Amino acid sequence: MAITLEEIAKITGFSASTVSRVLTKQSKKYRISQVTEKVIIKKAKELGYRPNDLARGLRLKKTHLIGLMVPDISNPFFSYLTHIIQKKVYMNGYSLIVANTNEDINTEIEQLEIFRRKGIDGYIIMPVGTKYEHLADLIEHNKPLVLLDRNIDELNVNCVVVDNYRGSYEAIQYLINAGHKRIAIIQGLQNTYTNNERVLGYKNALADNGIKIDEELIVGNDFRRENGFISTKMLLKLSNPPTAIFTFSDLITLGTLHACMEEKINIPDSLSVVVFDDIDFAPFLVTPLTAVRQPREMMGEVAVKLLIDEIKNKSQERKKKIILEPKLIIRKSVRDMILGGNANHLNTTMEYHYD
Amino acid sequence: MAITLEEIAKITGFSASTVSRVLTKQSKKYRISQVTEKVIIKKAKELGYRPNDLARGLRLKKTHLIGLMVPDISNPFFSYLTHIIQKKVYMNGYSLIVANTNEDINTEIEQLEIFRRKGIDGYIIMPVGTKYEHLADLIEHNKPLVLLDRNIDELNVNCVVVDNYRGSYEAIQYLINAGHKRIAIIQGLQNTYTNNERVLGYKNALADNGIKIDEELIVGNDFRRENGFISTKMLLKLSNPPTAIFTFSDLITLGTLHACMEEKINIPDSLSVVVFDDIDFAPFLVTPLTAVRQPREMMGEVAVKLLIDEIKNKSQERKKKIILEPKLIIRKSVRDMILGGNANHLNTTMEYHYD
DNA sequence: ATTTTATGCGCAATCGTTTGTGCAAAAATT
DNA sequence: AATTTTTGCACAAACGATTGCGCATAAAAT
Repeated sequence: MAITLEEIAKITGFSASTVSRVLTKQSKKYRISQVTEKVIIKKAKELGYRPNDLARGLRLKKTHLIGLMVPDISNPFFSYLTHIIQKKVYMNGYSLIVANTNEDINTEIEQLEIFRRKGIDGYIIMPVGTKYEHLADLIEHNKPLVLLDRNIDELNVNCVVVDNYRGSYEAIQYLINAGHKRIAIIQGLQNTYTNNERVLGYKNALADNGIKIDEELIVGNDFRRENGFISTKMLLKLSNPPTAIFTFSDLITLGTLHACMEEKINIPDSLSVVVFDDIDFAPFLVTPLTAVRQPREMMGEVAVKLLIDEIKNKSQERKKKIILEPKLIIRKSVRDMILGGNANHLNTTMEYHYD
Repeated sequence: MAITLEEIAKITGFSASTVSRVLTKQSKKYRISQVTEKVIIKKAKELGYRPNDLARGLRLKKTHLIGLMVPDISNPFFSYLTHIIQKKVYMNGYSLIVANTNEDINTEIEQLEIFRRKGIDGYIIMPVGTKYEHLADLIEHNKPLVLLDRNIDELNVNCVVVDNYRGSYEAIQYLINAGHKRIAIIQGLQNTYTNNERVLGYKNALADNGIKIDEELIVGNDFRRENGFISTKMLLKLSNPPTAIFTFSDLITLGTLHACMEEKINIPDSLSVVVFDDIDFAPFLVTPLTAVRQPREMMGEVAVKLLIDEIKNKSQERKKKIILEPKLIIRKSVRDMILGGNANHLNTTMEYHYD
């Protein structure tokens, strides 16, 4: 159907190899005369020649395809990352294949299998959990790979994450400084890297401040909206409910807000809220939310850079672990339990920021 | 590197063709004995054979790749569509390549060119504008294509859009019913299908109600946040400012809210706002926004279904144009200029909805 | 016992590129 | 005029899979 090298060869009277060399700009290297070059280029344009990347990929073992695996593209945080990655990848001459694992390890494995059949040049993966044989196999076969947002310690691999532990710790510290003692968290999917780090940050912050950990206040099981909704309702119904909630994703936050609205809970008067992941709309909400903001564009950009480097540099002595810092954005969703009123005058040890 | 048919053939003592036939489940058709079948399958599993889709695609002229072109993935509306499409495409055994055109026609053309080299089986495109030679060429070459969100009338092509004209018309009618006469719109990118339809709905609604069109109140030039911000500021500074603003995208809305906050404009007391595209956070904003909601999942699902049908059915006598209906979600961002107070008791001719 | 039919599988071409090697003819050198 | 060098290009193999055709051998039919 489409026009091939062979056809151009027939028409111009040269061989396919000559046509190929001309069109891949290797005329000098292979001593093709300028006249021939002109003729071939002209004809190729005229016929609208378009190289077949399948054939090329087969021969060259390069597809200029990058595979991205994200847990949930409908989550604004991930979709924003996807956006950045798409942009950067394209700027480097690659195209992006995206897969959604839906936070399911089997889907992740299956999708990776499909990716590998396609001869993808490099992978950016935000792994679901802690199972990693499929990833280890990828590494063994020397496929360029960078882990994003979530690391797997056992793997010697390039990765870029944010300091989830610190983000969580500081958020909790901020709440404690505001006089809160009963602080709940609504977790995301357990046994993911991010979740583990955030839980740890929470626990250590409490411990360091001499507050006993109440397992009743640790709820939730995935990063979705419904989880936020249900978990918040449960927390509110506790005999001794929390005075503050720390949510682990923007989608969870949505559910929490929804639940608070239904229960006619005023934030921060009746309940303080701090959220992980800053949302574009956060400043315009009934109560502007105090949030841990992750450096999203930086994450995406660095991940792509690392990957492209690895693709080009095949050597890659040692893998790099990039850890980026989050930022606590203080707005108006935390109540000062000591002085009363809003706690947005309080500071943290973290670089902070108002807007 | 990876294990091939040929290697399995060598090891088992059969030919590559036999191995191929077994592994593609054509043993009966080609009368391969069950013993042979067993042996080959066992060995293939053992060696972790993974077919090379490049070679297969080259031979079969099928890649199981779907190409998606979106104007701006960071826009929640589009990222949600992307999510749905990814899911559906995967359920049908395809993988998704996504390109971001950035609302730039040249990028669209360039990206399409790249897609075509990759032997993609079908395309879902949300075109930037009204230039369509590259799309016409795609159709001429019988490549399965569906246009999404934005149609191009000149093209005989499958498409799924929502009735933007009606969505806009009804939103404006609602504002008029609430007593508004100076109604501004903040447009998106001009000469896109959606924008044209929405502007037309606006103008006709005004005309049908005997309100003169004031060009001063038609502002804006793209779907982004900055546009919303700047355009709102401009509108507010008019000597005779509007009493209501209709924004054309969720990102524009963000900018409008931002501007209103800076200018200390209360919604709806000082300014009524209706927005196109419903936002997850809309109910929780300082003022819950009255919005035209588009049936996003339906759009994505129908688009994929149409495409897969076209891929399978190559015949395709006549193309289908699917028009979905939007819904006006009435919340609290419109003031009743006649009775005062909120206009959320008012009805429209459209199917309406509270939440 | 011969012919026919069925069974089981391999050969080789093909998809569209790229690239190492080699061979004429032209140009330069002696 | 004979030899060497340079110029310009073609041949063919390779990448990994699929598939029409055909060829043995075995089983069935006569």
